[in-house]
Amino acid sequence: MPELPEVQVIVTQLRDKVLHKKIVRVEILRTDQWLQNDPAQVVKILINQAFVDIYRKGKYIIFRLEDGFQLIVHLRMTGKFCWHPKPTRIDKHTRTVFYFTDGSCLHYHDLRALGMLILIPPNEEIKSLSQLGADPLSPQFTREYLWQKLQGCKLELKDFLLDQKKVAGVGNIYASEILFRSSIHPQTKSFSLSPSQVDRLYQAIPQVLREALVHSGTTISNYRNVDDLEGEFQNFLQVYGKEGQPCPRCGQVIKRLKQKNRSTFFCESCQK
DNA sequence: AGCGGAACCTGTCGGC
DNA sequence: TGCCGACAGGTTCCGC
Repeated sequence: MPELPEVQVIVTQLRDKVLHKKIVRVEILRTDQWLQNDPAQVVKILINQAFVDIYRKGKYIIFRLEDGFQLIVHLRMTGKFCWHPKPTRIDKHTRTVFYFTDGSCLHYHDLRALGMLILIPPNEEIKSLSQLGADPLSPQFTREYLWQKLQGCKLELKDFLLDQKKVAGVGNIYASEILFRSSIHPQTKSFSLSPSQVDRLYQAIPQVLREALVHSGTTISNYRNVDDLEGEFQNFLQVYGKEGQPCPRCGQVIKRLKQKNRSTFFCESCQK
């Protein structure tokens, strides 16, 4: 479900809603998404603590606790957080609820249950987080960095963009949008980009993500923010989900292809 | 080392 | 109406 802009929206709201509020109760309704063996241990660690920092790395959300423990959450396809000022009925797909001393609560909701929650001790990291590439909205993401990652990479460019070890935070929707904006064919081999293509790609990645962020992310079906509101960027998509419709730039029909079993949308005449 | 494809889950939609 | 396959914003695992 959520890619970098959506996760950023969620993190910003979570900071506003739950930062520094003491947790009084945790209700785990479905245990298998917690990677710990023992959910009772999870509850024991969380109770009587507050989140002292909440931030994002790629699509991961990290909640830092007072004692240094970290709650790492990945929403995968359908995970979402929903905040309520008062206790609210538990939905069929509500997986875990955090209750705070001010009477508010935070529901972790996940229809497909592919999301992941893990509590890790102070100063530990998980492998997938430590392997993450540069965040495109951070100063680490330079043209030189991107060029280095593209060198020697045999992946088709669409698959390069989805590889979180290369660039952290791009997902299937924004990959198509970024390639369209860059005017590059999705099946171009990463290592073979010309200098001007690298320039265009380097510009397009943060531009597309920032614009999506300004419009509160993209809601195709499931995505909602912490207040259960939809994003608006679906109204500004140029190619994603537009198979058979005219290209906004040249009018040719938008095509769809499968790469690594996932759909890519593009314009054959604009993207060479 | 790195690749493609299946697996993980649940729901929706379109075709027959 | 019912069944079946395809597909969904993501990552990880497995076998080559």
